[in-house]
Amino acid sequence: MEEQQTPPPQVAPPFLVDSNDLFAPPNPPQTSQFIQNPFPEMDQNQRQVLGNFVPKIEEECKVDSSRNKKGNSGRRKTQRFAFQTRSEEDILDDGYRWRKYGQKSVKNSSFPRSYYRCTRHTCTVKKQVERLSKDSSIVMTTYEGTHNHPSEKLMHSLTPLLKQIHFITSANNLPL
DNA sequence: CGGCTTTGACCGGCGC
DNA sequence: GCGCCGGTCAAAGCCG
Repeated sequence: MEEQQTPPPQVAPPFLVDSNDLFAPPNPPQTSQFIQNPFPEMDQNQRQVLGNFVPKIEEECKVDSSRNKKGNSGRRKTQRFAFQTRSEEDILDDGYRWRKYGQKSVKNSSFPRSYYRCTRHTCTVKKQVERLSKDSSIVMTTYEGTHNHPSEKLMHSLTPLLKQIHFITSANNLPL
């Protein structure tokens, strides 16, 4: 049972967002406005997949005491933001690999909520996926925490480019 | 066989 | 204190 504190930010993950920058003040709470797309790179690549992007904040930072089984010093603040997408698929391909660790039916919702964790052992990011009962075509995704590693998919797609850059730079350094 | 999902049990917070 | 509820665990099963 590894007890990990929130790691300090090392590599800026592509999806790192500050909820305070993203969303308008919650006034009224349920209709706070979305300011910025948390997935800018999705605009080009995945807009067709996602359909209409319907982002909406649910809450900002939250004191997380969920995994505080013993003692009372395990409280930590986590970044948390939610957005909605109009999609047939429950699981959005955001470039990271997720492992499902639970599913619960929640009150006032006719669809179950799924719980996912990032598969990287060093990464503690979690997300919840839930389909809205009032509009089943909309999927609410809630991210908690920030990735401390780049997206595998992004790195995979960048590998040829990086190789090419490496080749060019090494060629430029060749003595004449 | 490793990685992932499923699913019931379990746990802690919170309101009454 | 008790019960409800949301979040997590972990064993079993599935699948490529």
